Amino acid sequence: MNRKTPAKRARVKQRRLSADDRRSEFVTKATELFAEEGFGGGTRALARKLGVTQPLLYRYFPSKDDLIKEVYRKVYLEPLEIGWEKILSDRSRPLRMRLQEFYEIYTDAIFNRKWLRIYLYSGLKGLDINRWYVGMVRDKILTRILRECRHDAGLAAQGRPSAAELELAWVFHGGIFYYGVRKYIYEAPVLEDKAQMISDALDIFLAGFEKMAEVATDRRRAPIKVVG
Amino acid sequence: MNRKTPAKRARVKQRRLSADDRRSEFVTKATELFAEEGFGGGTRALARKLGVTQPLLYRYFPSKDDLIKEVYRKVYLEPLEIGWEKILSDRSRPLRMRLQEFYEIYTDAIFNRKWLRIYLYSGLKGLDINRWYVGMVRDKILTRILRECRHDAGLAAQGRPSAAELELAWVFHGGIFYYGVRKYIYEAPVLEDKAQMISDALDIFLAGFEKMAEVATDRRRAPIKVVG
DNA sequence: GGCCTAGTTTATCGATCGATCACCAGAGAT
DNA sequence: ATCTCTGGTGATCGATCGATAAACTAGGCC
Repeated sequence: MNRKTPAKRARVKQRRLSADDRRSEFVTKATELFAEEGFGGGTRALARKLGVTQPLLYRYFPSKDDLIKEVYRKVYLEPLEIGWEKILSDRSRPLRMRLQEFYEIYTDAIFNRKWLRIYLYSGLKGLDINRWYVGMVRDKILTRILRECRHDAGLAAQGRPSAAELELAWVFHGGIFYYGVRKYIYEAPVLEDKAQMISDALDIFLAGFEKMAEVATDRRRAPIKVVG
Repeated sequence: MNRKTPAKRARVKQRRLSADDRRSEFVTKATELFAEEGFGGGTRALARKLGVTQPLLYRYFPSKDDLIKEVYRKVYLEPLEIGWEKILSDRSRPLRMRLQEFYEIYTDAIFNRKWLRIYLYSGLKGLDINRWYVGMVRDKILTRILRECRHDAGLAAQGRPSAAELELAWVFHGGIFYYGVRKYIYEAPVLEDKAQMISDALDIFLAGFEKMAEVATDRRRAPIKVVG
């Protein structure tokens, strides 16, 4: 048994790709695999998705961990190409409209099964890249939103938002983010009209912020704390 | 080499526990292990945490999956013993106070590393118990909150909340939930005063809801949609 | 004391994991 | 047609996984 050459199981015909193509194909399919299975997904399952054998992976990546890092880079950096700051800071348009547009675009980029699952898996691993992303959201998005809100409400500008204000923005942002989690991770029924969800959430947030701004103004720059 | 009996590595002295104690010890330590490592955590690592050998696990659980199910049951059901409905529905107290108290108690129960991590891991696995929990939050918490808010705002009661209203409550709830994720999963700096965070989030939510209620009342029971 | 039961360990199996090696084969250059 | 470079395969290693069977032992009972 087990003769030398003949009767090798019907090989589908070896198709060759350029090194670059093969490499990026590995990353793409690895993203899909790890999104579903977590980073415990096997290298053999990955190779099967490409229609190649498992050792081929190690022609392109020194180890599985290096492949994973590449997946991180692609997933985290890919949706960041858009000019967010410009949308949020363009004061020639009403704040309400800017926020609506920003969150529609932002959620278009990250609300999909692949992105959200990779993001949560990497968050659970507690990696630096996740901390970096959270810091990016805080500095590039929430801080900017708060600055625009304060300007819109006639409040004085401030270097950095207070911790309480920032927390407020986080709760708002997290609420929208959680919509994606419910839809694509939990696969729970959600309000299908995403733009409507964003619009409603903005109504709540802006109405609440304005009210707090009034109180703060009345009190001549008292802290925004509103005790219940 | 490898003689028969002698020189067996210093056994710490076999300590025997009752079946019940050992079993619950397995579940407790498994919860800790799986919270950190995910459900891919090994049975040998688990045994090491108990100071026993790995096959002992199979005296108490037919398979690792059965142990995992037990962990689910414990984690999901344990924090549900409290009388939530009563707190939310006791109309002799101001709504604001009820909501504040409820969310303080609720987050006391689930805002810890163990619970949140197990919850997210199980959510990523897409298990039925996760769907059940999400449905429970919707029916037992959010629906009730909305009912009380409508009553408080002088709006007519309705059998079930509209999809848009429910979404609103979800965004609010998810925002608070995400505070726990940021703190205990991402380990990001957050506003340390949790009660303050809840209070601020409630200010925003209630102010927004009231404003929408006014609009809805003005329009004589028009849909709550408020277009921006 | 001796015994018996039940909690625990030792040894081990088969599957699967990431990783390495030698070798094969397709396509452009000569 | 042959050479050569390189994308790709087959075989396999050691570690680790969940799980099983048999042997051992602690501790209550007579």
